[in-house]
Amino acid sequence: MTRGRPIAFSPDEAANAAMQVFWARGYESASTRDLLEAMRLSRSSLYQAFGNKEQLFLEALRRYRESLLARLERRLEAAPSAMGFLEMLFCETAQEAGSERAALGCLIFNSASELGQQDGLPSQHARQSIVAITALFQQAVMRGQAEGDIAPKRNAAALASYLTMGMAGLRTLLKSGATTDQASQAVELLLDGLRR
Amino acid sequence: MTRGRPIAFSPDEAANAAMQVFWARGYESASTRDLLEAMRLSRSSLYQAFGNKEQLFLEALRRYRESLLARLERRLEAAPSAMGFLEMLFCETAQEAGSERAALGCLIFNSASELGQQDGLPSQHARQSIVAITALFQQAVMRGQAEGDIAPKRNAAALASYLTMGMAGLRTLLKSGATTDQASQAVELLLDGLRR
DNA sequence: CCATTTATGGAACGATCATTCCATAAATGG
DNA sequence: CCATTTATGGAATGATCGTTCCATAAATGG
Repeated sequence: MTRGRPIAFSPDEAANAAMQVFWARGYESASTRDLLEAMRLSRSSLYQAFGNKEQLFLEALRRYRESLLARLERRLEAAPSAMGFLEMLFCETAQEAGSERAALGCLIFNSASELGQQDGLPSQHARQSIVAITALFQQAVMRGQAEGDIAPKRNAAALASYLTMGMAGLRTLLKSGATTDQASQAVELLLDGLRR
Repeated sequence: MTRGRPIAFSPDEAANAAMQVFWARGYESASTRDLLEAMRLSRSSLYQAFGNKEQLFLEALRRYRESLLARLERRLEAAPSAMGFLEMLFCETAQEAGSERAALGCLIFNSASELGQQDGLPSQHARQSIVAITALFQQAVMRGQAEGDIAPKRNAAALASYLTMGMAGLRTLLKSGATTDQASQAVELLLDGLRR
């Protein structure tokens, strides 16, 4: 059925390489040269396989979001308690302070900050990804409330927004060079807000 | 003493116009065309008066920072209580949800997010501006502790980082289209963290 | 092996980027 | 009014942007 020369690269690996570039440089600042070099393919192949820069970004963001959410859902499910999951997540992130990983931040929050309330699909998808993160936090909060670790009187949606705000702020702190102490102390206070 | 033709524009107004452009579009995405149009002067005059784009940005960021800090210090000083000042600040910001003002965000947090841990002066100055904001928060926290409104046992520096994290996160929430309810609920929980 | 189909490398395009330069306009002090 | 100084408008520069196009290489099914 398939005719002609088959592609010589892995679309999967190429998309992941593109994701790394957008993650490190941002949507607009990532040039096609950067992308081609990281993806190790020619201009023709990029446009043939991924359409254009915008579509490539959407694919990269989609992969990042789905990979992140899948990992978080898996960890939440496997965690002895939802509160423990949240503690682990935020404390581990705070521990990244000073590292290259911390300087990268999170592709979703990075993109939301860069693209703001623009009209195009990249901005819309970034914002929708934040909604998805908040939904996952709300799941965790509700389970934590059922388990008795999280204040049951509080509105779960409000606590979820609070956590998204906290993670977004934590990412900004880390990007702007906060120390491990600063980040982990801030996270400790944030997590205290769940208990009472 | 001064000889020759005097400049036909107000350097002060021109710098403020440039600040608006960097605020709305970001450092890299703000083109010299955007800047010239907003500042209403010719290329020659821009380079003559401000050096280049980087120096113009540094001047814009400096103005934004000093104006913001001066306003906040004034409001803190005038406030009946430091806790009241913080409540007012965060609640007012949350109320911006959905507005054009919310979509702009804060030039300092925007720049810190865009420029991350880069080597150049723009990045360094953005990060230093966040340090200055945290210092102001710490002042407010210490006064709030003295006034009995803020948990006296807590480390003031830790609470200050917590507030900077909160404001950074709140700005991200607002940029990504959070509703007034989401933002103000998250802020309420954040402020509760100061009391206990 | 051949005709067909598809991928590939690289040149080329037009647009825009930040910056420089120069001829000219305009205001000055004397 | 003149010589001098500075600001101004706009053209020019070289680089880079995202994208398109085309000739060629490579693999296919028959």
